[in-house]
Amino acid sequence: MPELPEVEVVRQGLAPLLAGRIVVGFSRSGQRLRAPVPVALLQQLIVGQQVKDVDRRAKYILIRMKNKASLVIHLGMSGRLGLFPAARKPAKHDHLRWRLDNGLELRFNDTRRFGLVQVLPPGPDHEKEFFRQTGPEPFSKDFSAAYLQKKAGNRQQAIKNFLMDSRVVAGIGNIYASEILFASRLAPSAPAATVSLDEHRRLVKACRQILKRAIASGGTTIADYLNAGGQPGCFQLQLMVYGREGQACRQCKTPISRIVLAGRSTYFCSSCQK
DNA sequence: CTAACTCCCTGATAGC
DNA sequence: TGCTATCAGGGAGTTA
Repeated sequence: MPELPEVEVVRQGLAPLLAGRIVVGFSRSGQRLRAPVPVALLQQLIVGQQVKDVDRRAKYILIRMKNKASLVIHLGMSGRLGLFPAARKPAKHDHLRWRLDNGLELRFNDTRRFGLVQVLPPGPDHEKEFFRQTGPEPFSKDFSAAYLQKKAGNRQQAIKNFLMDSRVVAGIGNIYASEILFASRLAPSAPAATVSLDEHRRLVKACRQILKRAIASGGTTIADYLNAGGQPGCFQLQLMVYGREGQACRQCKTPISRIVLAGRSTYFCSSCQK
């Protein structure tokens, strides 16, 4: 599923196509997503409004309208957003469709329905409240080695799960957590509290480097992910450990290990990562 | 409080 | 071929 890089690539694709457009109507499949679709708010605050710009926070896409309301979309595990001619027959699992003033339709397709669509009414407090628990963006100044070490405190949780905690830092999921730890030369199971300040420095640097490279490669496509134009990403070709159990480490040839941490597959090189 | 487990859902794949 | 079990990029709620 989409982690920060994939969501950012979708945002970059949608922004120029949506900015300035007016939403003239909306239809739905009737299926619920992670939460019920807020139909009344969509009708009241999104339909009839012009799109100002498209932003991203954590793994959420924010479509900001000129009336100061925002359409918030989370892609879950299998969500896709794309623009299609309104006359084209909807595909299977197209759950929401917003018709635009240029004959196109923004469509949200989500096989597994772990996605989320919410409307934030005008006013800064709603967005603030929505992201109250969300940690800093990896590219922000607030995300630093000192911050990480303070946040880790006495936590015995594995550093990999710590990195995937959206309250610690936004946007890192299961693929990039393994990749970031490989780039940081840190074992994924190390308790967060045992990570030194210098190792936190490596983590911050690796987070930014890996996420930046993944965005530049259009994201990682394992099974479902496609960008707003329906194209897959190609960062999967550069993965060092994720999904490579038993294959030779690209640095030292040691077979890549797979363990399960908090129910998630975790990949690492037992020789390069200590 | 912390951290792991369970569940939401569909579909691909492996094994029998 | 067809059945069943397992697994998948997220995250909220529950449990110990």
